[in-house]
Formats: sequence, structure tokens, C-alpha cells
Amino acid sequence: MPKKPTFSRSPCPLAVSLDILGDKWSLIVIRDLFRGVTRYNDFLKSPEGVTTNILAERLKRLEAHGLISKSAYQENPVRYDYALTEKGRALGPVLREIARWGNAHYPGTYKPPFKVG
Amino acid sequence: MPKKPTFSRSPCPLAVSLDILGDKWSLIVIRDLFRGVTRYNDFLKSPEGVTTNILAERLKRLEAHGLISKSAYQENPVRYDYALTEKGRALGPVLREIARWGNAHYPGTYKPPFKVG
DNA sequence: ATATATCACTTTCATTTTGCAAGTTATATG
DNA sequence: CATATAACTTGCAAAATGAAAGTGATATAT
Repeated sequence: MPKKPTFSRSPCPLAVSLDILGDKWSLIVIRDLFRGVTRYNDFLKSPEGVTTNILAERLKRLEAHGLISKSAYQENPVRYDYALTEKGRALGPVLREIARWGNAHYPGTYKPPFKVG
Repeated sequence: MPKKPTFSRSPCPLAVSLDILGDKWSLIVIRDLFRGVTRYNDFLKSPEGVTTNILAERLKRLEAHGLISKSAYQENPVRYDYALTEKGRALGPVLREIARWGNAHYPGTYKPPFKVG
């Protein structure tokens, strides 16, 4: 029988989404993937300055939740490219609206130069 | 002279917004305000079960950032109603897109029965 | 009058998460 | 051989969170 989804806090779509995305780094990683970043070291170069342990943990979490996937781009040693899944790409409108709100209320923030969604 | 805005992490509108909203509770409080909740005890009744210390701290933070305001609805002892400011109401589209994403990817989450934005 | 209840918090303390720095493994380059 | 690069992991201190109890003012019930 199909497993019934269990909701950590409530069946509210906002609460369920925040359980996955509600922190200061997950959406920054998603943003970078939209920008075209695919490799560990390049995520580290973003101006927000995520630390190595947090980045590694977030990449694992986002993969576990099906928002991103990784594929080896070389063997010996094996190294990975990260990419958005459909589910991750579907966050485009969320990023767009958050950025729009930030632009409207925090003068000096830049307009995203990349297409999101 | 006008104070130049200082950005904690970067001038990215997403990063700046996440510095304010990037946690598991702030947007839940904003959602409840959209639903019509205005008082401390009623926020506590939401199914996510925010604790008293976290709720009090978030209400202060959101007020400090200008997303909500409070007004006394009685004296002796003075008690407050909380309300969204324009800046807070402007988060409607953000809530809507997050809820839409949650609905699309987590079957069983309910469709928000209240108008947002 | 005394006891219980409600509202809006605050305080305490244990657990969890974060941030910072350094270390690791495998290969490539000078 | 020494340094560099990529992708992490580990250790530890500091900050944030969660659970529970306490506080102060007033209202209501017995």
C-alpha cells in the first residue's frame, strides 16, 4: 500500500515547504544552480560565503528531498556536477517573488541578472 | 546624509530577504496574519505549535524589520493586536508561490482557504 | 474571600544547528 | 618534492531552538 505522507508540523503547504527550505542557505544554493553553478567549489565562491560543512550538508539534504541531483563528471577521484531536478526548477517563481520583494523593500539590492524559472 | 544600507551577506535581494525571513517560523506568523490572526494566544493555537519564547521573539523581530505593527486593544494590562504593514502584506505573492510549490509537490497538503496578497 | 482561569509574555536549561578553522584524500602541476 | 585543486570531513565554540515552568495583571467561579 502507498505510504501516506507524514507532515512534520502540519499539512499546510507553506509549513511543509519551510521544513525543507526554511533556513538561510538552501535557497541560496538553489539560486546558484539557477545561475549556472554546478560544482562544490563554485558554490563556495558566492559572495554570501557559505562554509564547507554547511554546503556539503545542504547539498545532501536537497538531494535527499529530490530538489537537486548529482552526476559524476570524472572518475579517480569521482567528482560531481549538481543540477536542479524538475522539482527544484519549479522553485523559480518562489525565487522570483522573494527577489522582487527584496528589490522593492531594500534599495541597493541588485536586480537578478539571470533568468529564474 | 542618508544612511547607506549595509547588507549582512551580500546585496542579493534573495540573500537580504532570507536574512529576515529565512527560518521555519517567520513566514508561518505572516501566514497567520493573512488568515486574520491578530493576537498572541491565537498564533499559539496554529497547528504547527510554535512555542511561546519563539513566537515572542519573532513578533519583535518582524516588528523591528517593519513587516508587522502592534496596537493596544486594551489598557490595564495593555495588550496588543498585531497587523501586517504594507511591507508585510507585500509578501502575499511569496506566500502564494511557496504554497503553490508545496501543493504541487506534496500531495495531501491543503489548498490555502484564505486569500493571500 | 479564595481558587482557578486567561492573556501575554519571560526565564531557565538542555538539545540542536551554525560558523570557523583545520584536516583528509586523490590527483595534477611546477 | 612541494604546492595546488577539488570535494569533502572533523572538532569545537557560539548561537538558535524547543520544552517547560514561572510571572503579573485582571476576570470569573465557588
